[in-house]
Amino acid sequence: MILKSQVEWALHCCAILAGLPQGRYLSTKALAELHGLPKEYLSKALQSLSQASLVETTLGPSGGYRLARPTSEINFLDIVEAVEGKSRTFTCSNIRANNPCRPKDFCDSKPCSVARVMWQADEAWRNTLKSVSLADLVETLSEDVPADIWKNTFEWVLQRAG
Amino acid sequence: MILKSQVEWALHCCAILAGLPQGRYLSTKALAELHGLPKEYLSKALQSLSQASLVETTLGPSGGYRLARPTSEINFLDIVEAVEGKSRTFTCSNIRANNPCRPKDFCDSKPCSVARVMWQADEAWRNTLKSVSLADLVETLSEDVPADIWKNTFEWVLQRAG
DNA sequence: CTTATTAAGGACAATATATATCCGCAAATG
DNA sequence: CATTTGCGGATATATATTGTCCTTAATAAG
Ligand code: FES
Ligand code: FES
Repeated sequence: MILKSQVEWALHCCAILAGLPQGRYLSTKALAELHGLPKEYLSKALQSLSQASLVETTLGPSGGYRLARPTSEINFLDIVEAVEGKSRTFTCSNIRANNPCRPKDFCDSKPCSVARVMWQADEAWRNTLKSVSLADLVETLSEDVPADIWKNTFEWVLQRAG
Repeated sequence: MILKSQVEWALHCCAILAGLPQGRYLSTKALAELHGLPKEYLSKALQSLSQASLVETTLGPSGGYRLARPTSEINFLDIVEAVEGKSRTFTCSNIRANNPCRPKDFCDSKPCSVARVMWQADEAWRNTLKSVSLADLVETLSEDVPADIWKNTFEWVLQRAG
């Protein structure tokens, strides 16, 4: 089990969009070039963000993407779920029902104990992701990334932002 | 991203092995029949458990598997990792290094902030799985599964246990 | 108005992973 | 010896991921 590489892409793109001045857009082309990613395929990830209403788009030259909400109101889980889907990482195929000792018409009242534990772990994962907002990420990044690289990057971005 | 179905299989098989009397073995054939699973493929999952030293095996007629440790000393994470591997669910391909504004010889001192959050969530998932032992599972199961089915199942199992 | 640029999305191909089967080997049992 | 078992390798199939290509409609700039 492994998350799609698009998750890393989407999170980094959102981090860049989070640093964009109010009202400006950034295109797939710029985001792909900045991160060294295949433009067409990155586009699919951005479309997922769009469908999840995390970003807004506009067409034409100087078009592209911007965040649809303040950075404090978008969290990691929003982005991960937009790309990975919202289904749980553990799926129970109800193999307990194959037990030959069970009456054939027996109907379980609860989900299986095994599945409940797995889903509890899934919830812990989700809760952690939910607890970190894009605003938190930008703050951490601006501490971690050397000031000159950070500055140069956003100059580079602003030159290309519509 | 989705866990292999073998995870569900392995957990249920361990739950059965946990109910086995001291020193008895149960074969792949019996475990496959009990859960309605393809014997050959289930065998791969059990081999994973064996390689992780969670179970002991013996060959020949009346051979099969038994737990290698007391049920209180085997947890969900042990079993899940045996089947899924121990690598993290999020892999960072270091796309930040592709930023054209970075000096080419620049070397990051820390893992990326994005990855750190994802790994933190991964840890939360693992910690939850680690906190539930096979002993806990058996206790919950024996409460959830109707007493007669539970009893019949272990009669069925004991008839086949070597 | 015309042209260039953009997001959106459908079709498709390549690759990787998960699922499944089959076979031969060596150990254990009786 | 004959049978049963776990183990590992080889292989096949199905599904998911990754990636490309193309068309369409909207938008901005000249
Ligand atoms: S039957 Fe699916 S987890 Fe128990
Ligand atoms: S570079 Fe991999 S998560 Fe940031």
